[in-house]
Amino acid sequence: MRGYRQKLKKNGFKLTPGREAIIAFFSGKNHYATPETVWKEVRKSLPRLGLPTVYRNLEQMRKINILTQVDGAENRFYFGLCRAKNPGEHHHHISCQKCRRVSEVENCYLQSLTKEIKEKTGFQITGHKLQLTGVCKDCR
Amino acid sequence: MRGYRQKLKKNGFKLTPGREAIIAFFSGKNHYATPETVWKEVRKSLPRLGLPTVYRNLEQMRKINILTQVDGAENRFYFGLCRAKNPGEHHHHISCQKCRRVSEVENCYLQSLTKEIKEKTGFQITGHKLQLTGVCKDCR
DNA sequence: AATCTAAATAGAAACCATTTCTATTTGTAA
DNA sequence: TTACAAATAGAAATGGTTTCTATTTAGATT
Ligand SMILES: [Mn+2]
Ligand SMILES: [Mn+2]
Ligand SMILES: [Zn+2]
Ligand SMILES: [Zn+2]
Repeated sequence: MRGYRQKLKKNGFKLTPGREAIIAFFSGKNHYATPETVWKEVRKSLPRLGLPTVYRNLEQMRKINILTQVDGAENRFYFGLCRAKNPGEHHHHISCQKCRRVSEVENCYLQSLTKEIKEKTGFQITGHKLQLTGVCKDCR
Repeated sequence: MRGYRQKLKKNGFKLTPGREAIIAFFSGKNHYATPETVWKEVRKSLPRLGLPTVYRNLEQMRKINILTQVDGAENRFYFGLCRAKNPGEHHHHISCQKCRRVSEVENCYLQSLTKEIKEKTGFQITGHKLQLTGVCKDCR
C-alpha cells in the first residue's frame, strides 16, 4: 500500500481519496474488475466519486504500471493489480475464466520465436499481446 | 472466390450481393479493414447496402472461418480474409503496423508452454489469444 | 415460369461503454 | 496561509455496435 503512494508521487500524481480507494479496492482481491464495478464498490465509501474520475485514475495508474489492463469480452476493459516483481518489464497475465483471478506470467516465451516467424512470414516482429485464459487452482 | 460460395452454401447461407461484394473487397487486398471501411467501399457498387448488414455478414463469415477478426486499437474490430491452409484449425495472425497487411502464423508455438505455465502459476490453460504486430517485407 | 417461405435486408433508432467539457474543488509546495 | 496546477463532479456528447420491424429476396418447390 505504501509502495503505491510512493509510485504515484514519483510520477507527479496527487494522493487523492479516489486513487487511494481504488488501490484499496484492488488490494483486497487479486481479481480483474471493470471500471463500473470498481466505481460501484468504491462509491460506498466515497459517494461523490464520479465514473469519469474512475476511468481517468485507472488509466493513469495503468500507465505507471500499478495496474494492468485486459481487453475482456464484449469490447470492455478490465483492470487488475500488477504484482510482478518488476511491473515495468515486459510480461503477461493469465486470468481465470471462472473467478477472474489474475496471475503474472513473468517470463515471456515468445521472444525466441521472432526469428522463426520472420523466416516464415517475412515480418519483422515489433510487439505482441498475449491473452491467456485458464482455470485457477481454486476453481478446479 | 468459388471456394467461398461453396462454404457459404454449405453453412446454410444465401449468396447475397452484399456477401459477394464483401468477399470481393477482401480478395482484392490482403489487409485488415474495419466494418465501416468495408461498408464505404462496398457501397460504391451497392449503394443501398446498410452498415448493420455489413456487421452481420462480417460476423457470420468469421464464424465459418472465411474471415478472421482482430481487436484493434481503440476497441474497434478489424476483419481480414483468412488464408490458412485449414482455416478451422487453431492458428494466429500477424499484421503490419504500417499497412495492415495480414499474414497467417499457422504454427502455434504456445501449446508446448502449457505445462511450464501451469507449474509456475497453478493455472490450467484453456485458451489464448495472441496478437502479433510487426512490419512486413514491403514496408521495410 | 410462377409460387412460396425462411433468410436477409434497409433504415431508423437504441444501446452503452467510454470520453469530453467546464465550472468548481482540492492537494501540496512554498 | 496562500497560491495554483492538478483533479474533480456532473452533465452531456461520442461513436462503434446492436436491435427492431416492416419489407424484400434467394433459392427451393412446383
Ligand atoms: Mn503484471
Ligand atoms: Mn487465418
Ligand atoms: Zn479461478
Ligand atoms: Zn506493411
